[in-house]
Amino acid sequence: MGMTGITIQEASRTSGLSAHTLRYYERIGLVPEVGRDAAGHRSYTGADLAWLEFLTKLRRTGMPIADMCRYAELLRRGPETAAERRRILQEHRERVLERIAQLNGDLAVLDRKIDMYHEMESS
Amino acid sequence: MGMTGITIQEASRTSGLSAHTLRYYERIGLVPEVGRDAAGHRSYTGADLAWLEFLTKLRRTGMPIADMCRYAELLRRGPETAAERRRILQEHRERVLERIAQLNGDLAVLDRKIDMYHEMESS
DNA sequence: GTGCACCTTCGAGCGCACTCGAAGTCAAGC
DNA sequence: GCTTGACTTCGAGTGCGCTCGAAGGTGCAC
Repeated sequence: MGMTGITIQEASRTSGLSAHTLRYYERIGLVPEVGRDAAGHRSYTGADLAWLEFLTKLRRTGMPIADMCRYAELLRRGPETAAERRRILQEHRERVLERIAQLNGDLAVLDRKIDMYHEMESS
Repeated sequence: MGMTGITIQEASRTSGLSAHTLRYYERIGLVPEVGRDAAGHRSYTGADLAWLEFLTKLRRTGMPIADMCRYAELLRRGPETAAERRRILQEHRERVLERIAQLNGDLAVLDRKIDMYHEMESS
């Protein structure tokens, strides 16, 4: 089983994060130390990529880096932190729901404003 | 008709923006020059507050300050800029829709992850 | 008339999340 | 054996959107 892994450039393309950002995430402890090849270059595994994908979803939904670091650290500490990890995700979920509701509300205002412009133009 | 207006502190409470932010918005041209009372203090009218409310909706939906400034400037230029203003809002609307769709997608992943934790805990 | 609260301008500072660049290492190709 | 190019570490720089603080003015209460 050659778990060879891919280079940082390929991981960048796959994850949508820049190579700079991938190294940054690693040094702040957001991503566990990535394996290295013979030359000392980073070698990203499928598990690394899956974790990065999950992280980008958390980021996109507005979770601060600090909170993601906390989650990552709990994960490293092992299964006894599962309950707290779940709590973090649930609280975040609530914030995302609120965010979506707010966006829908603001979207409605935007739509009304746009309609107003259409009426103005047709009169 | 006493269009007396309210102080910056009251406008801050009403709009949810800090007094510092209100002055900042004014100096970058996001808010047209607010009227002054006898003492030279800002006096916010209903129109000012309505504009601030609209601005906060644009901000909350992720419109960059620079774009809002552009919109504000078009508004100052008069009715012949209405079509372009509508275009700006429509393009923004599209981005908001995408954003909502993405959030819903990410929320689904979050939900699955949370379910996973529940299953872990109940086994 | 003096304390006080609240306002004013102005420019500097901050927090977040990257983003970049310098300087060096290493392996492959010619 | 030398160039090329992608990688490495490290610390400093950037952009955005505020946020703050210093220094001073104004008007009212006592």
